[in-house]
Amino acid sequence: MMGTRDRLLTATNELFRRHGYNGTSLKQVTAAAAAPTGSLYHFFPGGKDELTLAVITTSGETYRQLFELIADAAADPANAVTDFFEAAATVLEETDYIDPCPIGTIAREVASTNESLRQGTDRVFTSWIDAATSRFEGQGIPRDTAQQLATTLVAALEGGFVLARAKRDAEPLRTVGRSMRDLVDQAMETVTAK
Amino acid sequence: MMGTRDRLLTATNELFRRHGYNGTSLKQVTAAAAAPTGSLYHFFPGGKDELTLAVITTSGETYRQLFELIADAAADPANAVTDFFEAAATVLEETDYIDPCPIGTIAREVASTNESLRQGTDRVFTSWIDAATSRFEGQGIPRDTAQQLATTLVAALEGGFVLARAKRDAEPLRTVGRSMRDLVDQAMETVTAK
DNA sequence: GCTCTACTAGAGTGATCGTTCTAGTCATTG
DNA sequence: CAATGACTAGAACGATCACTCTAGTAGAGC
Repeated sequence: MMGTRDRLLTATNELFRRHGYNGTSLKQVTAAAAAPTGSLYHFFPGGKDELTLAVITTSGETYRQLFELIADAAADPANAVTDFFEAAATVLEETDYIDPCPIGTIAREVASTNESLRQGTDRVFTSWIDAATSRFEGQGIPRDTAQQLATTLVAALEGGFVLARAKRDAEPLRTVGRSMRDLVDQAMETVTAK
Repeated sequence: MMGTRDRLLTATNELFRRHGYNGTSLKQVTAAAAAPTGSLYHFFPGGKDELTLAVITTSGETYRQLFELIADAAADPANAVTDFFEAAATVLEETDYIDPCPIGTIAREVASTNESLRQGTDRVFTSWIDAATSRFEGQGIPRDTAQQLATTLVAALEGGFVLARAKRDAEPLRTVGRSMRDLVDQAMETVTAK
């Protein structure tokens, strides 16, 4: 069985994906994790803020690793992109349209009210954009173009989650993925043309 | 002076843009609108849900009109897109990075917990996508391509809000706007080539 | 000038929020 | 075996939540 700290983390992650940051109470968290309140404040003395920051950081890192994994497995950058959006769409369908990513929701909820959490979400997005930028640069795409592409990719992914969840249909995510492939193809053309 | 109903609507809209749906209390709303609780329930007997749905619907319509306005004023579809993202970026900077759009946040907060609000957000996104699709079709872009482009545009916009607010910097929004212009140019090329 | 409806006004409801606190269990270490 | 630190356990706190309720004001229509 998972340790109490990990149970708290995964329970919070899932609750955030369903109800967001403000919509999730610590009572729900302790109930879902089968942990007493005392344990929560033992592992996260800073309370909800510290717990949330831990969820943002760890799940941000998990997604970055997942991205690298998919990128490694793909035949080329364009396929990596489609694969990633396809994977996200499948997760969405298989989980009754729970948000695949808690971070985007939290980011918008706390950006104006909680500076440390805002910075936490920013660090995660930046790490994703940096990871994707490196990949594209490795394919010969110039730094500027690679960065623009990576930023757009992350934005389109987060935006795709919004649309797909509102629609209760993963189609927008796949549609957006197709556009992202077009964008990557376009960028790769200028490289191979050299 | 604005009527009480309108004051409630605009106050709620702004509070949602700062703190989201679950982060906004009705006490904050009545205080900001300088309206008593009784008036809130007089105009919105359904309480917070009905008020929220009204905010979603009215501000969704406002944004659709704004899009049409900018599209009308622009020289061509590509410029319309850049203008729209530029306008969003400017609003963000001038409002201390308050969310330009309350709907995306609400959509993710309530998608799994409030069916009528989820449908409300879906209707708004669909109306935006339909409006953009019509524009692109009017330029000779085939329906399928136009729909894909419009969906990607809305997703990229919402995702751009997430990144820009997390970063407290409008740059990601402008960067994403540039990619969207590339995408529109790409689609227009196949049209004029005919 | 009376009546009726629209609206204002805010105190009060029970429920739930994040957090604190005290008490206790249990394995490890001297 | 005594003692220490890590962790469990949940009752209790004041604050705040969405919402209800009663009372009162004001303007329109007759």
